[in-house]
Amino acid sequence: MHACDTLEKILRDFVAAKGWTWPDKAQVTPTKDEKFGDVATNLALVLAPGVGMKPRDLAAEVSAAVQAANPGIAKTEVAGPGFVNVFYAPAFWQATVGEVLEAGAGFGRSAQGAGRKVQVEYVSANPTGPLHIGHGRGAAVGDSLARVLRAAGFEVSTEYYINDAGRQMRLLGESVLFRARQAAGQTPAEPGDWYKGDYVIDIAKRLLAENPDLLERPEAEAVEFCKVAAVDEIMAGIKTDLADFRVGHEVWFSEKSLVDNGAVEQTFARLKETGLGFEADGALWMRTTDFGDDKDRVLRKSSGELTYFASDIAYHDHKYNRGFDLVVDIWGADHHGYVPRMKAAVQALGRSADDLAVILVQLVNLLRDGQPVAMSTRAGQFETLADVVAETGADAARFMFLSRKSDSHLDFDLELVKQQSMDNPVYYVQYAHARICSVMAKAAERGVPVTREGAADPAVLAALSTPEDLRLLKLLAQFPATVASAAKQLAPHYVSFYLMDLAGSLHRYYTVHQVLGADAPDVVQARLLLMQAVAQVVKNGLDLLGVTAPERM
RNA sequence: GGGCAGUUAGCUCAGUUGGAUAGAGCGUUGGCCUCCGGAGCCAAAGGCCACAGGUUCGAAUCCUGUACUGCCCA
Repeated sequence: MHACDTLEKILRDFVAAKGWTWPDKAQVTPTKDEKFGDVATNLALVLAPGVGMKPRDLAAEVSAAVQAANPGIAKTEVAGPGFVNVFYAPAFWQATVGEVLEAGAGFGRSAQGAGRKVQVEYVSANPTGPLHIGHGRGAAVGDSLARVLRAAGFEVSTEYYINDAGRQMRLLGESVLFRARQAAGQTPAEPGDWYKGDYVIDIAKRLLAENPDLLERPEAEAVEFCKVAAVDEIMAGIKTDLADFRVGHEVWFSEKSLVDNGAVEQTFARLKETGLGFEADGALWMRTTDFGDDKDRVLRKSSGELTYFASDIAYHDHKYNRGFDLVVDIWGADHHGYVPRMKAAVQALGRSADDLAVILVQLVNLLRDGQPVAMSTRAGQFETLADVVAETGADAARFMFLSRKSDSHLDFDLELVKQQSMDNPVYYVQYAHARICSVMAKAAERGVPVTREGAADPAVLAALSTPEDLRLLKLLAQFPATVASAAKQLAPHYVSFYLMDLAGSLHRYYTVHQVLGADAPDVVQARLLLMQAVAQVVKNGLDLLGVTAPERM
């Protein structure tokens, strides 16, 4: 938060003036408890041993220096083993209102990313069937993370990798052809391993109707035709479903294009040059063990078939060649075993392992009234993302997905997500926004002007002095730091928790204080400014989650 | 059999990379509508942070074991 930055600068100046170096373990953090002030630092605790002083003595010196350095600081104290607690004066917090209203939709943005180029790849579901609820979670996390990273000053590109080459695609083609034959009244043998969902029947029937000669074509040609047509249709459906879920991708990248244009072979050649690719047992391998993987991996089988890993390496090579400083992949947690070898591959490509961040999204446990709903694409029994969004609404579903750390299991109970209660916090947050809008509307009705006049005037804002005022002001001031740490930790759920907190403080404020009914006109004016600032930050936060901020509910 | 994640209040989950007395919501119990939207607010009860050691000024957090749970790999 602003308050932390302010204090840290003072402390760094102090340390530098003493000719000491700033300890890595030194922290400047918001306090958990108000009685410890607004911001606290452990500087004296971690610095004392190095400079030969007792922690509390050093803390006293730090405390005095801080007090002297900034007039916005009301009080400092030494506490516990050597913490320094800092209390800011109300005017420091009140100024936040002006900052929020000045920045508007830009409040919360920072330059933390310094324009580093980041790619976020998410969903990337095989085009073998409609998206299910688990894909929805990855979609929400990826889309929101991209928004958060942009707000934190990264240059972000979003991408969907279409696995349109390989065995799964052939199976899809065979599945469609099988259904087409059934539809024509034949009794074909079931393919060994195939897609049984009803959507395959729909595609098959349509193809058959449009291409009456389909079943007379040679097997291989018919399968290929079915495959291509099915992929096109399924991808179109996936795009529609994502759009309805307010999830966007800037780039749709085809695996097949990598194979077709020789990129995979080029990457193989590079690996052979560096000695990391080698032939053995008629197959092409990569020595991933050089980078900590537990065994070497096959790129091309002796049959000539490429492994998933092969095209994934070429794909990541391609990503880095496009100039990304950081690549973020969002995967289902069932692919976690893939992380070490992908990290190894990235290093083999000459990059640091840290240039790839993999976010594992745990699978979603879909429930209805506490009862599990089975999900399996192959078995054809599952709840699609489209069905879930249609039932719960995109706002509620997104917020639910973003209210959990991505790598923890998530129970998604359709009845709870539909329900408008505290089990479903999205309404609680949205209601805070709607409530403020309602007050604004009421003000207009009563002829009270709602303006931003005085937002930068300390004398006007001085009326915001109750504990509830300060609570809201401090939370508003904390928003930019929340966004920044969400970006740093690649954890959009920080924003959700922040919003719950902010909404709670607003509701409490609303219950305790009257805005329009305040005693004096200057208090009304100050509170209207505060309310506008809160509404702005709620909206900014919801935008980062891809959730709407309604004016009426 | 190896590997990865997880284990925090009755339930669902946070805990900002080691900080002070471990936090929310739901549920339970008891309160608050002459008032800008009660889809709200307040209060209470509820904990051996799975277990046992270790590291240090200080551990839910780090290290080592153990026990369950889920997933991946042979």
